[in-house]
This record gives sequence, structure tokens and C-alpha cells, in this order.
Amino acid sequence: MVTIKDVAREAGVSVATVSRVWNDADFVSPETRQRVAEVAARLGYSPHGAARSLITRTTFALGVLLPDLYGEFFSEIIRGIDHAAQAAGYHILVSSSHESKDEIDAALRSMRGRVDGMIIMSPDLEAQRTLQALQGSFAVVLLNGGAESKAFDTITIENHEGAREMTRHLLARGHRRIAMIGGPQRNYDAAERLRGYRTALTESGIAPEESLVVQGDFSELSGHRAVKRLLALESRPTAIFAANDSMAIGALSALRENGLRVPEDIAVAGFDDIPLARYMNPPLSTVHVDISQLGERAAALLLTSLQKNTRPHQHLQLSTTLVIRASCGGVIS
Amino acid sequence: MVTIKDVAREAGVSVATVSRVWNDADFVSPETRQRVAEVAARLGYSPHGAARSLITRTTFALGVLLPDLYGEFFSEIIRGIDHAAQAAGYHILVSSSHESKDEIDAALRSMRGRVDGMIIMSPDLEAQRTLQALQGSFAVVLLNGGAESKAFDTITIENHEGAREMTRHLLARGHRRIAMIGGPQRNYDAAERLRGYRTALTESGIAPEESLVVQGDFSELSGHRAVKRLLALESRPTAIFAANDSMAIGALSALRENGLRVPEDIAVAGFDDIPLARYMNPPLSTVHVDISQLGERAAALLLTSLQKNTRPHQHLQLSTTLVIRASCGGVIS
DNA sequence: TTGTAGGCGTTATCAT
DNA sequence: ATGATAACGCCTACAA
Repeated sequence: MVTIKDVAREAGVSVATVSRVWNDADFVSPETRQRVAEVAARLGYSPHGAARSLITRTTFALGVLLPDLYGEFFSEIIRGIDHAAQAAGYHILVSSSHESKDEIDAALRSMRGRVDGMIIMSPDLEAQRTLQALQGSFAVVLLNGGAESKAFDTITIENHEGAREMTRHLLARGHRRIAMIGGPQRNYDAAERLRGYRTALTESGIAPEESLVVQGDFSELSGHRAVKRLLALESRPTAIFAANDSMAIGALSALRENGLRVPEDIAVAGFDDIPLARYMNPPLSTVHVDISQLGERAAALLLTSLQKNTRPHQHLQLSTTLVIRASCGGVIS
Repeated sequence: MVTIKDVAREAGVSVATVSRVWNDADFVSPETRQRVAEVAARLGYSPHGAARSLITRTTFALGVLLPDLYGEFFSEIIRGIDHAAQAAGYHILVSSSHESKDEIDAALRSMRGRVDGMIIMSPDLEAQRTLQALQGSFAVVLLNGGAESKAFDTITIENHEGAREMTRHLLARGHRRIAMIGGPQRNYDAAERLRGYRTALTESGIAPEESLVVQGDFSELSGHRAVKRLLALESRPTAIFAANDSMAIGALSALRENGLRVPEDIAVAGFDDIPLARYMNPPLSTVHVDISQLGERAAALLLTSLQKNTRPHQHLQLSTTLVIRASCGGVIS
């Protein structure tokens, strides 16, 4: 490996001078600069990142901790983060499948000294407390972590409001028996969406019915299963609202298998508006979330806090918009 | 920041001992080990990555260079890579949108000393030559880079064979005027797929017709546009084979807009089998590629070469399988 | 079993 | 304008 010393020797200068040329500092004569640059190019020299960040105390890398990498939701988040990071000259260090407290802990430790800050998404409410531990050792932005964590910068989706709006739309279309396929237990987003659904019902004077709420886990399969349960009910729902699009897609296929038409026999709606949603048959009504924007904002938040780390913690909310497609009967004219 | 020195002082031992405890080396008395571990935990100590890798000369990170992060293709690759990397205790450092020679070069430089090896996907044939430069400074695996680069480990898709099979299937269904929507110019995968299409035609004694080959750029929009061009032809094709699924999807929407039925009026096929494909209406016939597997294999290849870097370069090919769905008329009975 | 000290490649702080 | 040299945090001979 060619180091700064090699370049210095070859160019007949000290390592300090080479360093200066590289970071184009002042006080280097044009001739020296020229010569050093030439030698460096010839030898194919580029500084060793680890060594550099050891002394500068910056890595120009952001750590990203996600519970998973599967599906369009997470990949869009990464894309958003990378976009903002790259624009600022940062790389991203990705680490996935961290649900449990211990895994998050381990990942965090291994990131020390390799990143300048972290974007952590751990919707599991339990794991939130772990994070309290790393106060101050890292600049951290929490993604969808629940607004309780006042000790960090956070950015969340307007889950409650979005779910409330969708439910109201279904109500406006005349539905009275609206089922909800919920997300994983202890998941913040899922809990908020369920709350929004209940809020809307209550506001319309309809008592939320326990049997109409079936738990899923955000996977397509769980949406499929949930529908089977719902169809077995004595009094079937006329509309199904899934806490995310994947489950809604699973629901659609289950309904089709049972010979039910959507939206004629039963309406379906999802949440997130993943790219797939508009391609479904019928196209899926959903609550639109600009997912890559979520990542982009998170990165932006982190990057600013890296610059002035004395500013108070920020808590951003990403708004949602209703996207009405055919699966719930279309817009109300 | 709490360093090894702090732990040493607090525990009343030397830094060497703390280091030994951490890397659980031999010759540390149980009591000392216990005490040190305790202090470390209390202080929330974990070693500084950069400092550590400076001396150990390993970072436990793999660099990943992709041309883009948009769409399911790339996200699946990342997932595959991360899966294999994580299993081996490695992280991945992602860097995207590197098409040009200079960008790749810059990204590579900035990765020096931050990663142990790199997985590079730059389908642009032009950029291949740049890579020759970094011989030896990195362990490198080339993804879809064209088999010419004998100087690196490579892993590619059986593009030629896959395209040939799909074309043969269309021929077997009786199609004689088969159009091809090609990929970006100078893209290796695209070129190979086009070649496979031509091979199949020639083998069947059909002379490839220039007007039936329209160039796209792998985007949905370009597929849409290509179809418009094809429909303007005097003698329309009866089947359209797109060099990837995104373009096939764009083609489907263009055909629908023109009131043409698929597959009755015109058959459509794609390549890659992205998750979306089976959800299309009609479901898209395509050449299946296990994309995450592609990433996983690449990572595995890299990880082995990190262990014994004297072994000769390997060149893997990932096989494809035909997935016949409704968009090309279904299976031949 | 433990401690001392040198060095990994770079930048920062002094001299000169 | 340039050069010595001390950090940065850690690991690892070698010494004790």
C-alpha cells in the first residue's frame, strides 16, 4: 500500500507538505504543489480513511440501522437517506435486521468510530429504551420511533391523521362495518394507525368493534390470513382497511380467492402507497407517504445536528395524503 | 468520549490488559477480566473503529458501488449483499449513482481504508477500463461487468441464454414478427440480451429485422415510448420482448392506451422478474433472475477472496429461468 | 499474568 | 514556505 510517506520521499518533501497539498491548504509554493500532485498521481496515492478520521474525528459516514431490508418501504428510505448524504459528501453504512435490544446494542457499538451519526429505525417500542443509553455518544435521528423519545431528533409519519382520514373516507362512502388489519404488536406506526381508525369511528358515533380488528405483522401473508378470519365472521365487514399496503395486497388476493369482487362486494384500502399499489387490480386506495422523503429528511436532520450539536432536539412529522383509487370505489363525486 | 485509557485507569490496569480482555486473549486472570469488563460496561466503552482498523488493517466493511438506488432491482441486490455480509460480521458501505469514470474513481478513493473490499456494479462497458487501474489495491468483485474483465472476480447473469429462451418461447407460440426493446447503449446486460434474442431468431431461420429493435434505457417511460414507435410501423410486431421488466411494464400501459389487448392482439415479455411482474395485468411473462442471490453470491465471493487472496479469479454465472405468465399467452399446452 | 513502548497513516502544532 | 514531531485510539511484540 502506498502511504503519504512514499509520496513524500519520492517527491523529496516532508509528509506535512504532502498533507498540505492534499487538503489544499495555503502556503505551498506552486512548484512544490505541482510536483507533489504529480508524484501522488503516478503512485496512485489516496489517503487512508481510517487514519484520517482518527485524527480529524470525522468519518463522513452516516450509520443506518433498519429492522429489515426487505420490500420497497425500506429500500425507498435508504434511497432517500443516500440521496441527502451523498449531496453532502457522506457515505452511508447500512446495518439491518435489528429488532431486539441486544442486536441494536451490538450494531451501535460496532459503529463507533466509523460513523459521525446514526439514523435508527426501530419501530419496536420496547427497544426505544435501549437507545436512551447512548445519549451523547452519537448524534442520532430516530425514524418512526414514537414521539416519546424527546431526547433525540425524531421524524415520524402522521399515522394517526392519515388513518383517520382514510377511515372517514370509507365512512363517507357509506360503510359502517369497517374492519382493520393491524400491524405488529408494539409497533409504533401500527399502533398510531389503529388509533386513527378508532378516532374516526368514534367521531362518527360508531363504537369500534373488537371483532373487526385483526392483527397482522405487515407482511402480505398476514393480510391474506386476516381476511380469512374476517370472512368467517357472522356479520362481515363491507370495507377493510389494512395498516400497510403489503397486507392490503395480501387481502386483495384472499378476497379474489374467495370469489369476492373489490370494490363491489367489499372495499379495500392500505397505507404507505408503495409503488406497487397503483399497479394492483383494482388499483389500491391508500394513504400516501413520501417514503424516500422520510429518509431524506432524516439525513438532513442528522447532518445539521452534526454541524451545530447544541441546538434543541427537533421533532418532525411527515404529512400524508389520501390516494383514492378503485379498490375502495373511487372518489366521491 | 471514553477510550481504552479511561477504562484502564478506572480499573487500575494497563491499556494492554484492557485490550486483552476485549479481544478475549489468553493470560488474563479471571478477577482482572471480571473487573475490567465491569468497568468497561459501566463507562459504556466500546473501541474506536477507525483506530482499531488502522492497526489491524481490517475494517469489517464491504464497499458497494451501484449506478443507482432506484427500483427493486438495486434494492434486492443490496439486500442480498447485506445478508451475506451480516452473516460474516461485516457491514456494507453504500455509494450510488456512479456511472462515469470519474465518479467511480472518486468513490473508490474515498473508500480506501474504510472497507476491506468492494462490490462494483457498473454495467457501462466504458467504465470497465477505469477499474483496471485499481488492480491489487482492493479486493474487488464485479457485478454484471462483462466477462472481459478477467483481472477481477466477476459474477454475471446468463443474459444471452435467458433472452434466447424467451425468444424461442415466443417463436414456439407462432410469433414471427418479434420486436425487442433494448436497454441503454454500452450496457453489458442489455447487449447480451439483445444478442440472445438475435441468436434465437437466427437459429429459427428468421433474419433479425432492424426496424423491430428499438432502444430504451431500462426505464418504464422508455418502454412506453418504444411501443409508440413500434405501433407506428407499417407492419406491426405480434410480440414485444423488453430487455427488462420496467420497460415491459411501460409497454403494457402504452398498449392499453392504444386499445390493444395483451396477449390477444400483441404478446409482451420482460426480463428480471422483479416482484412487480406477477402483479401486472395481465401478469408479465419474464425471465426470472434471483436478484438478491446475485448480491449474496457477490458478497460471498468477495469474502472468500479476502481470506485467501492468492486464489485465481473466479467468474460465476447466475442462471435464469423462464417464467411464463399471461402476458405472452400462457404456457404452451 | 501484567506492563511498557512502538507503530498503524494521517493531520496539527510548532519551529525554522 | 517547509520540516519535525506529537498526537489520535488501539494492538502487540517484548520485557518484567
